[in-house]
Amino acid sequence: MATEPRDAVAGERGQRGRGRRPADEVRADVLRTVGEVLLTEGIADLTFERVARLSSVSKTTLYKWWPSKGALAMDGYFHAVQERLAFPDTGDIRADLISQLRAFARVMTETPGGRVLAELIGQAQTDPDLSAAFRRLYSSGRRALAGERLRRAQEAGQVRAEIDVRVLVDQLWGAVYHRLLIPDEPVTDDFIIALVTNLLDGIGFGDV
Amino acid sequence: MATEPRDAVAGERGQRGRGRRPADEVRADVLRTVGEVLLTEGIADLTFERVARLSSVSKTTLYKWWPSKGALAMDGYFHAVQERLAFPDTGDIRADLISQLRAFARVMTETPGGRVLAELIGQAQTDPDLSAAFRRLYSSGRRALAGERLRRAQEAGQVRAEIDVRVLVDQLWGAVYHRLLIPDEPVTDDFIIALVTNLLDGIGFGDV
Amino acid sequence: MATEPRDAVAGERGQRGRGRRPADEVRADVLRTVGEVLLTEGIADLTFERVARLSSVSKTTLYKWWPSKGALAMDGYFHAVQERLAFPDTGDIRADLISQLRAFARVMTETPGGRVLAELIGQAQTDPDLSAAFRRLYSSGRRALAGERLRRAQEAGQVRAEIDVRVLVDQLWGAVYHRLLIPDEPVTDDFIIALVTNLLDGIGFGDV
Amino acid sequence: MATEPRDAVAGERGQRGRGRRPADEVRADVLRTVGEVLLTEGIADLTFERVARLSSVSKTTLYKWWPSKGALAMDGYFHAVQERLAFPDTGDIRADLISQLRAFARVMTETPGGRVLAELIGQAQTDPDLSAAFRRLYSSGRRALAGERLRRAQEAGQVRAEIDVRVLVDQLWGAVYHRLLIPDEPVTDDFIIALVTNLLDGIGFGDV
DNA sequence: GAGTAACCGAGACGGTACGTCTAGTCTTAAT
DNA sequence: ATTAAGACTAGACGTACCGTCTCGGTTACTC
Repeated sequence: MATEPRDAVAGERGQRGRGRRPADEVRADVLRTVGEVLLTEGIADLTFERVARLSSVSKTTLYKWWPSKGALAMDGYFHAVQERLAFPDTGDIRADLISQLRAFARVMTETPGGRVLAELIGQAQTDPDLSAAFRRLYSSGRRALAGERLRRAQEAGQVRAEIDVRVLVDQLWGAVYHRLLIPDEPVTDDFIIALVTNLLDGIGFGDV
Repeated sequence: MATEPRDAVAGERGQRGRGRRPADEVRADVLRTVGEVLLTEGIADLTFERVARLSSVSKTTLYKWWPSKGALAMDGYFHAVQERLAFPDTGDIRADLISQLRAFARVMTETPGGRVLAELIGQAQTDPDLSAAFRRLYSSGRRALAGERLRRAQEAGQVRAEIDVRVLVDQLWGAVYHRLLIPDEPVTDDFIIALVTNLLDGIGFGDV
Repeated sequence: MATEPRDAVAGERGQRGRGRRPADEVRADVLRTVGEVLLTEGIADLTFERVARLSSVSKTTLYKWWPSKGALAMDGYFHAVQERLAFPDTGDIRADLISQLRAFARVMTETPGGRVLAELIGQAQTDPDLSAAFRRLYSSGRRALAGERLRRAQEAGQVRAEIDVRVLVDQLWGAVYHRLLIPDEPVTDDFIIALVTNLLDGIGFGDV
Repeated sequence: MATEPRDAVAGERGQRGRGRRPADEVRADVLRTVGEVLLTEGIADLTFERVARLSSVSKTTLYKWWPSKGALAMDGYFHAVQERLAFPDTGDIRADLISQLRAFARVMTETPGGRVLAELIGQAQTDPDLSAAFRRLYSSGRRALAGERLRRAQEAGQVRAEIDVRVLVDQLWGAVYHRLLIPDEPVTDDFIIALVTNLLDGIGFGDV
């Protein structure tokens, strides 16, 4: 039985007419295009106009679903990367931190996604909507994951009880972000190891 | 015979005609305007067009002296704030670090200049020229200052010799930047103190 | 049990749901809206989108019944004005012409309907459908009415037999339209009287 | 000596760069394009967007010089047609009127310019700026010319002294416009002749 | 009276044009 | 001669409307 005769006739991406298309199809086209533009050219070249042209979706539709360029970028980015930086728990907090920070650093410095993430953070400085979306969809979740692992280390007696583990997140991952966003110094493996060692062992003499 | 009625009427800040103006005068007008726009509206509203209009300087001149929006913003920003975050050296590295970080945090969170600095870092993510200028004119200098103070602490026996002090900059100031640029958590005084304490004393038990 | 809260609350002009509505009701709603828009804002602000919104009728339905904006405007206009410019026949062709032209001029210059009629003629210059509809529903009928009255005058010996009365329509009402559509000169009462006098008596000396 | 090396290299209408072009050159390009669009497609298809595309002139420039579509159309039309409908004066007013009306009718019905003029009048019904421009640049001048010829006829004793010659313009040319704008009846040569005859000789019996 | 087909509302969709803004280049007029 | 003024192209912005089409519901017929 001839189901969907029109699409069969239309050929690949042929004239679908002007009427309504299923929302899911449109959404998929858009996110694919956004992801491609972000990874190959960066957020500066991401415009509603270009996305509309490349994805054959009208500007009206884009503006209806994504209120700002930031929203579009966020959605397209996370649709494209789906990165799953697992948080290991072998029981050894020192090893686990180094392992996770290494993986994070590698993603940020060796994949196009890393640059895009930096650009998203950059745009968020002048786009409150993007800033909120970034925290909601990404950073707060990752911060929570790290916090949980550190709290388990606290319970296991590897980190002192009075320590506020939230601060550690800033002194480990935050330090990496610092070198990524203001690249005066490179992100090396020695740097990663030093981050963990400095914090766990302290940099003073213990009796200062 | 009234041959030049316009100039007669123009008077103060009137039509200066099209001829050459002293470079210093032009430069001062521009930087003042840039500073005002940055502090009152942010970097997103800073455009060559607006600066030309507000400062009565032609776009030609702007493009001649400042190759990009980032360059213009950097120049205008440092002309406006002239911030001099002195680096104290009382001999007590713990007290000095807390004192300096507190001052830094206060400037960043309580003055309009703080927001502009964050926006500059943001724009630098998609503007290599701005990124380079920022490091050259600001961050590398400040990083060096911090490094020197820490190295003196090392020589004074307050920080262990094998520590790479450059990493400490990222774990202290970098951690603050992290909370400023990705504001999941606030920059409080407890946070500042914890940063220093965690690093100097370590978060483990010393024998782990 | 409140099974149909919506309809109960909805009351007058409330959400009627999506089902079928009687065609007459829909048609009446549309024509009322079109008339209002035409008389208060003019044909330039008459759009399918607006009519659909204001009359709570879907665009689908509008396009089904009225193929073009012109058709919609024509229908709505004649539904709104229902003007009946009677054509008097007192036996005195001079008086009857002046009387009818006066009434026509008054309607055209002193009522909002006059402006709308001019705008309809204007739009018809670039809309063949509207042009045809206008002639079919309005102008040809009025032209015929005027022609009949003039023919009766001819039979009564008040207008010479060899005269083509259709031309007179253009020299009387057409002259008024001329001043309405290209308003270099105003439509005054003297103008109306002169129109009739010039034609009936001639402007020459009879022996030229 | 190689003058204009760039244009020579650029080839025909090649990349001129983005900078300023001489205003006259731009203006000529625009008016030529507008004239072509008007004469081949009509005023409905005349858009700023299309003119910008076809003439390689930016929309910014178009909007700067021509505040509305009507202004653009008027300017382009009169630049294209340059029609010079001379007003003959042989001393015989009857012959001169027929001659001029014939020429006018021929232009209006047999050239594309005629349709464009009708469309301009049509658009003017909803565009006050266009309406004013049309009267200023076209209709008032032509009305004045006709009025002068008729006044000379009056002085020559061919038209009675008490006649307001301005009304005659509406009863002659206005009648033609009527048949053009509301085409219930065609504009034939018999029609033209009847217009003049009816007015000069009157349609009554002289003693009515 | 239940089932069904016709129909309507709501509104998403691809296009096109709108009028404005900025970037960056280039010409011209004034000093 | 040099520079300021600003006209120019290119193209993105966000909005409105067009005419088409999908979908979910309701009404009014049919059996």
